[in-house]
Amino acid sequence: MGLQSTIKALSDPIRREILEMLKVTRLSAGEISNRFSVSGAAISKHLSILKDADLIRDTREGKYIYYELNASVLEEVMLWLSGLKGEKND
Amino acid sequence: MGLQSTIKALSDPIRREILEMLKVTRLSAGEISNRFSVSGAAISKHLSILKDADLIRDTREGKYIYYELNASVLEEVMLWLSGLKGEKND
DNA sequence: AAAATATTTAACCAAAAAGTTAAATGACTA
DNA sequence: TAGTCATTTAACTTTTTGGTTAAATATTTT
Repeated sequence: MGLQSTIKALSDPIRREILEMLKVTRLSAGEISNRFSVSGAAISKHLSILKDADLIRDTREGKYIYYELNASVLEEVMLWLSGLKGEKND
Repeated sequence: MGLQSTIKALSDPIRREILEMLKVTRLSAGEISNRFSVSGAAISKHLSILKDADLIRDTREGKYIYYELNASVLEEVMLWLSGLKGEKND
């Protein structure tokens, strides 16, 4: 975890799009997968990268696994960026 | 350019460290290179990635090429992150 | 219990990224 | 102008990343 894994996770456009989808509502792996032209296995790997970075959380509900956004870890990124911009973070 | 190349550029720890160095003061390629254990050629490539992303600017001064931070492009990243966090960006 | 559905994991492949050394370029210096 | 210093570019290698298909796992349905 930490800044490195967060930024790394954010550096792929598919993963960013997944996060944007999850900003609106929680979705199952299949629902997420449907919206992309890559295989379900590929999406599953993206999800596990996002999960390792703690950017998303999952909960199994029967046959489905639902994913939801955890935006809290973005705070660290924002702080780092602000620091670089020379802003006062009070 | 754009969000993708900015975040990609930020996703490498050496490049982030270079940006932090340049936050303090402008430095020549050699001065930057000195502080890392990789070759000068490798650092030169990192610099060109940062430059392509417009995160840094360079000016030749005689024998040296000086690099300086251009933090303005970070704004776009901040906005994207804020959006994801569901903040009102006024 | 067997079949079907949702999702992940394994094994593998191709393309991209990051490193190396050596050669090229640009500008100063003796 | 020949030599040296600073830096980049070229050619190449290794590692990482993102994709694929097939097999495994978990759960529900029939």
